[in-house]
Amino acid sequence: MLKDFECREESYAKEVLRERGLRSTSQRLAVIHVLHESGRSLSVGEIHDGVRGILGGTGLATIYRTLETFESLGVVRRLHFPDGESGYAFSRAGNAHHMVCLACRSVFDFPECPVKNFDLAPLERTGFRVKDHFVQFFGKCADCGEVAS
Amino acid sequence: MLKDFECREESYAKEVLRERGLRSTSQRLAVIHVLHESGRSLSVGEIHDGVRGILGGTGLATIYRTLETFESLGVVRRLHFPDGESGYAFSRAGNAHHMVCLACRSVFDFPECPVKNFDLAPLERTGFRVKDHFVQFFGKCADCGEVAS
DNA sequence: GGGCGAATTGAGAGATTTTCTCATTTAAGG
DNA sequence: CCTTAAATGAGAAAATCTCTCAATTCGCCC
Repeated sequence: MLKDFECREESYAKEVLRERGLRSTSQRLAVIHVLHESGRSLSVGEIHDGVRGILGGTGLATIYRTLETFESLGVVRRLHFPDGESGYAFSRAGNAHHMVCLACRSVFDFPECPVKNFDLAPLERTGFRVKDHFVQFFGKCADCGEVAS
Repeated sequence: MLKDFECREESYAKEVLRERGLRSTSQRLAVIHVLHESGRSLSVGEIHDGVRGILGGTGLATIYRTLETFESLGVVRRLHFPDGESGYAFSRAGNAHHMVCLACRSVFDFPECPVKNFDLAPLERTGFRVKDHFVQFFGKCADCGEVAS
């Protein structure tokens, strides 16, 4: 059904789903397809529209459920913008952090982690135990940077 | 009206408001009071309840407007949790980053920035220009850490 | 390839969250 | 005080997210 669109990212998603005993439905693969193809951070509405463009009448609830599932699997990540909006982006395991263009919302992964070499000891002196962190860079991508400041 | 509650944080907020030509209303100061007093990240509803506890019938729209204003001033910061929830916390200028306890949502500021010494050059080789970043640590605070894992 | 059982979906109602409007109130400077 | 523009309150409206349950579909087994 979605064979024409099958790409590495979808295979990867399938793989992850299978490992967890979850089904590879056409809706789930379409979400991955839409996200990866855009290369951007997309809103729930944009993802819904994209999926409907491929499959026809897909329920909005399915989009929410799918994003939740994939986020818990680390295949999709939710990003937050300074203006309060949020969006979802495809994300390979290991690329936990992202740069997002404030103009076009393109997303670039990167494997290096700024926190890795950061000394947490002073922060933990209060008794706080750091278990996880969230890092996101904002800026302008090459295309958007040329146009205007 | 709010004189009994006046504290350093409210003076600071007043100061910032005055600098920008904005008014120090009792609602705005009450929001700061509630946020700072709790020491936690609070939802919009919690802030609304807290403010009404002090002032009486305060409109919800005012809470939203106030949070937006203060966030743009850097006095309040919006935090995002792994479960998709979000909340607002008081934040002095300069303390751009925060540790939040996943159990009680206490917030601890810290001035050191993990990104400061991070080499962005490899990331910018693509032409992307980093303009800002968002960093948030998750974990367990001293109190919550003792209770359970 | 067909059948079975459980996971997943669709549709729309319902709940929740956020925004908007405009008459009224209030802060702050003169 | 008085004036004036900024800010608020109330509630309607819009947007966003969740829920329910019958119908569908995937993955497995034969």
